[in-house]
Amino acid sequence: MGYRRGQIVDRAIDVLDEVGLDSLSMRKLAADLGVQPGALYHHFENKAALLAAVSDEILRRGRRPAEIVTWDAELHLLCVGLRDAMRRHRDGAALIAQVHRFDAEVLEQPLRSALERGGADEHLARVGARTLVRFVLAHEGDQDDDFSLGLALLLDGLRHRLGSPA
Amino acid sequence: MGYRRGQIVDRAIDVLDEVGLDSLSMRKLAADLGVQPGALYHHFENKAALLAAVSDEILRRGRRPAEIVTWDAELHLLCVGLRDAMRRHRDGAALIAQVHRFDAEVLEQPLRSALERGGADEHLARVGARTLVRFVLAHEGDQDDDFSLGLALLLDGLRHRLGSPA
DNA sequence: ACCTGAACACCGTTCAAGT
DNA sequence: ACCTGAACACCGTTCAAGT
Repeated sequence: MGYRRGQIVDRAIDVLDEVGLDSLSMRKLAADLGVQPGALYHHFENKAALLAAVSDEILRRGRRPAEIVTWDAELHLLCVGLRDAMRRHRDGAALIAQVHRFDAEVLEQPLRSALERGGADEHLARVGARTLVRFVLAHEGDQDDDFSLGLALLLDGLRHRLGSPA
Repeated sequence: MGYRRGQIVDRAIDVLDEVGLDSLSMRKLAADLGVQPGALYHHFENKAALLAAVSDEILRRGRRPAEIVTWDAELHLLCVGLRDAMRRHRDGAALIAQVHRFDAEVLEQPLRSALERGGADEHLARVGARTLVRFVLAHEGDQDDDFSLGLALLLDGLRHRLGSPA
């Protein structure tokens, strides 16, 4: 069980881009693959698992090498990187938000590290990371300058707490 | 057309609390009302319109009289009020977020007024209001102290921009 | 390991027709 | 004004059986 998984995920991403998240059904995907709906359940336990794999792949494709910068510049890079990754596909933000609705650990962890490097205690690092991730997920549709200002607002708040120069 | 609308919305809220947003279907609601599914379409154009009416009613029930306070205290009150309203019902935040996904004007307007009273220009008021609303919607499940810290972060950022005492 | 065929238990929505 | 009855075009999921 497994070598077709990758192909199915790739195709699911294509279908997503064509029809959007609401119309990405197991049946439509199966038809697109030239296969019966039930066949997909040989590779994924259910639709949620399939969507989780799609989300992973979208994030993996968007991953870029770490750079050596200050903690707040790193936060900025991580947020912009996440925004870019999800904007590469139709309904990308909605999909990623849905998949990570009850556990965004994977998304938050890199941000938390950067915050701790900046001197944040455990609580501030956790809340700061979560707030930033949700900010990015929620502002998919915004103009770039709206996004920038909102992000700057949050980073100002964090710098203020961490006693950095404004 | 109309006098039953209110009763249908009230019942929909009860069903929401019982079964959650994912299981709140037109068919289940109709069954609960002792009516055929098609009958609901005499009162609402579609499911989205029904959910919008449910969201409105939840927000209406949560509305509290305005108090005379500083602009940042008002922002705090508005955010906490929104949080409380949506937490009174199962999946309240998910419902309100879904309904206002492409137009959160109603939710943002009071916050924008408060920000403008605090001296924000049009851009900052718009982005600040939007960021705060989405923050509240995204943090339904959080502990109160996580919510408080995240909100404080944002308010710090806004005070910083508006030159208030930290 | 992978897929078919066929079913089960659901959806949202429409619409002629009834009261 | 409000509702029924019945249909249409979909869903996700399961599972014996085939290769």
